[in-house]
Amino acid sequence: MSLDVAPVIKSSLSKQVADQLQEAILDGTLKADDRLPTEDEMAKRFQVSRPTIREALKRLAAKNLIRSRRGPTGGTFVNRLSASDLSDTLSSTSTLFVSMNNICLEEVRNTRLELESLCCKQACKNRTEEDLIQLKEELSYQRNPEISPEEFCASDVRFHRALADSSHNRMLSFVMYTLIEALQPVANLIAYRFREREIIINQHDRLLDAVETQSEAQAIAILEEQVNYLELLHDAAQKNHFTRHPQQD
Amino acid sequence: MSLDVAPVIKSSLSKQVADQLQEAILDGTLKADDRLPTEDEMAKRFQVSRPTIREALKRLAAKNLIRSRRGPTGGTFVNRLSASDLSDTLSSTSTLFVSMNNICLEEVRNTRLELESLCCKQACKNRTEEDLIQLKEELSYQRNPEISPEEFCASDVRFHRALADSSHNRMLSFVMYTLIEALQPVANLIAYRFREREIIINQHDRLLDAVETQSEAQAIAILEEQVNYLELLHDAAQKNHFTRHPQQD
DNA sequence: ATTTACCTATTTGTCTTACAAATATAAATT
DNA sequence: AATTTATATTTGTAAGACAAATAGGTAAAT
Repeated sequence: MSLDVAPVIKSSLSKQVADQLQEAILDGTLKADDRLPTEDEMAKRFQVSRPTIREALKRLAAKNLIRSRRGPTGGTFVNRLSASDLSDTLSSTSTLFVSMNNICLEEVRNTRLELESLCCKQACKNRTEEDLIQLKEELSYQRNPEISPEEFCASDVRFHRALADSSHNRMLSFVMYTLIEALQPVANLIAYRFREREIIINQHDRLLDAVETQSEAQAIAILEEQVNYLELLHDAAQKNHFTRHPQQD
Repeated sequence: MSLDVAPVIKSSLSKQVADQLQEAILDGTLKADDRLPTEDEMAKRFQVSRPTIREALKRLAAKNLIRSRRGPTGGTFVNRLSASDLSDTLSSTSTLFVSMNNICLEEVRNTRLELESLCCKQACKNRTEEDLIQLKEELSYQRNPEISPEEFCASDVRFHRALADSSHNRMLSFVMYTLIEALQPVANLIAYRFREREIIINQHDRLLDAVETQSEAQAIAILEEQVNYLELLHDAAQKNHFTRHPQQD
């Protein structure tokens, strides 16, 4: 006889629990800042052991979906996720993508230029005073020659993020964040010397001005200039690298 | 006296372990398909208990960075992540982003139209014969009226993905995948009736033709038409929904 | 009366031990 | 020789215990 066997449970218990909880979060059953039952309680409800529940919770924690605190008023809570909260996940994903698929930088640069142009166009239309203040603040921070290369890089990221946010299209910002992160390892390769910083800052300055005066074409031209400049720097760094470390294998 | 207190260990052990392992994967110390030590072995090395190691591994598993198999030749392995694997995690991130930040569909549609236009432009330049074959195959599959709405939706996704891939800019494809997925929940809302399918298919048909004959402007016009049509369908579905379920709170 | 110190209860974090389930390898049986 | 059966290894799950953080209440001290 051919009995239809019940489709055996394939995935592990902790995964099933995690999926159920994630589903509840996604469809709104569990809202932001809601408190989940205690681990013991959930263990009873799901009919599994506490370690299993904990493994499930760690899966969600890895995605930043939940946070935990100890103590009587503690527990596990649903996170409200902003774009920048998600950017951790984003950046590691896009970094992985670039490194594991041997994406040539040309493609990344090309895509970033196109997307950032889009951001600029919309930013010229929609930027508010707050956006301009944000951009100016970051720019003045960059002008301080005391800050370390790492701090300069971080500020550079924040500047471009602020530029993306000025488009007031959050979906566009979101994908732009991905691109910014994907190029970051490259930016870090370049040890910013003082001269280079000045050039970058000057470009930012003119970019800000273009956005402020709502001159789309000018903004895009500057973006192009900056991307080309970064390409130059990167090529030079590569060449230098090869000169100082002759191929060993 | 102002003693600099040693920065107390903030994060949990399992998080620290997870971070160390992730770091090793990201910087290439652990390559794709490498096998990690057994859980017992790692517990000894990290000087923590096995459950702690397991919680750490579940964090990485949630990000699809590793896979596990039982048995003597089993163990935990580093995943080789393909573009579509990564865009899975990326798209779930972006779905989260959209649902938790009340992103209005207008923004998503606008962004998708802009990005897909970009894809089309580059596709018109770079598409190969293989790309065209792929697109035609998907199109002929959609023409079969027997397939279920779900299958039609899935085919629609594949068609647009193939279109993105035709740009031969993998970075652009990657972010485009995100956008396609972000709109999918909307597409699923729309119960494709036969008449609607015909219209969609007709649009796909003309889109394919435009890419084949490398007419950028025409391709973009059709994209615009399709996005507008989807908006229409969605609005109608919304209205219908409200009519049948009068507001309850 | 107000502050301080301590105690207690609650909840997550971690450890220990044990057993179950899957699975490849080797041995034994037909 | 082919098939079946042990067997060892490794992840998956369970149970119980204790540690650590933390809020709230209580008692003592000023």
